[in-house]
Amino acid sequence: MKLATWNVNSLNVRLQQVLDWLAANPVDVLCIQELKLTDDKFPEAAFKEAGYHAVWAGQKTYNGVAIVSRMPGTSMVRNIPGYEDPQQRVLALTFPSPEGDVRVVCAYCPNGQSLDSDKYVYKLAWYEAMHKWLAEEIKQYPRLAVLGDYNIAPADEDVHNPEKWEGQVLVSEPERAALRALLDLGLTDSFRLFEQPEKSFSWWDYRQFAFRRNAGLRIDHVLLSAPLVKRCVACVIDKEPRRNEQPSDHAPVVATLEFA
DNA sequence: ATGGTCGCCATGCGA
Repeated sequence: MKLATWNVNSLNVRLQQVLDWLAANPVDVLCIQELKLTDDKFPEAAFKEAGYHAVWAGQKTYNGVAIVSRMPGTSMVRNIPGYEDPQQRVLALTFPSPEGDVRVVCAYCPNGQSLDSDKYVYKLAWYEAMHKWLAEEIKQYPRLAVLGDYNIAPADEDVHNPEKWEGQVLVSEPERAALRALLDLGLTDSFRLFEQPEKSFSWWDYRQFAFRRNAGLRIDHVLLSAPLVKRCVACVIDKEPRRNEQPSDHAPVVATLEFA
């Protein structure tokens, strides 16, 4: 079972790239962030034609998430239950596996903008709500996978230039603590289960030839609960789509699970 | 020190 996450930065612009990527990388589940389109504009037919089911939570201009999958999922949840938020950032679905249900959460975590911004306050409050909800989810679903754009680089090794970035948004200690709190629920950053190339990143700014210089951050993650960690045999960042014409600023991250 | 690129949509704003 292959699970992937990709912030596409507008599905309108990136639809063909997503379809091409799925054709070359036939994953079972793809979590998409930053649709930047309303529900009525979601290209369901294109995914259906490619052999994928889809659920989505869209919004005008900003945010928006979708889960695209080979098999239809069940028990869909849209938004963090009990957390009032007009911003569409969360979708959850359950998929069958040989060992029982796998719960997949697709998350587009807030960016935060800067440490002195209201959006930073919102980011930390959002993470707290996420923490509270995931504490319940993992109880209900022992096989839990939380994929998405976390907008947090967990450690300095996930930052191309830690000295320059120190204390900035996306790497600040309160943000890292918020991410660690999710891990403390019993989730693992699957990327670090395996030996990885040095300077592995999942996002590169569009400016200043950041991708060419590999001036990036690793902010897109696949978190797995313990029963799924046992079945995880790989987690890779696919930099290939970042080389496309008109690329997303993020690369997909793919985790491979092998059930007994 | 400042702004640099995208995508939204038509202007600045968010990332």
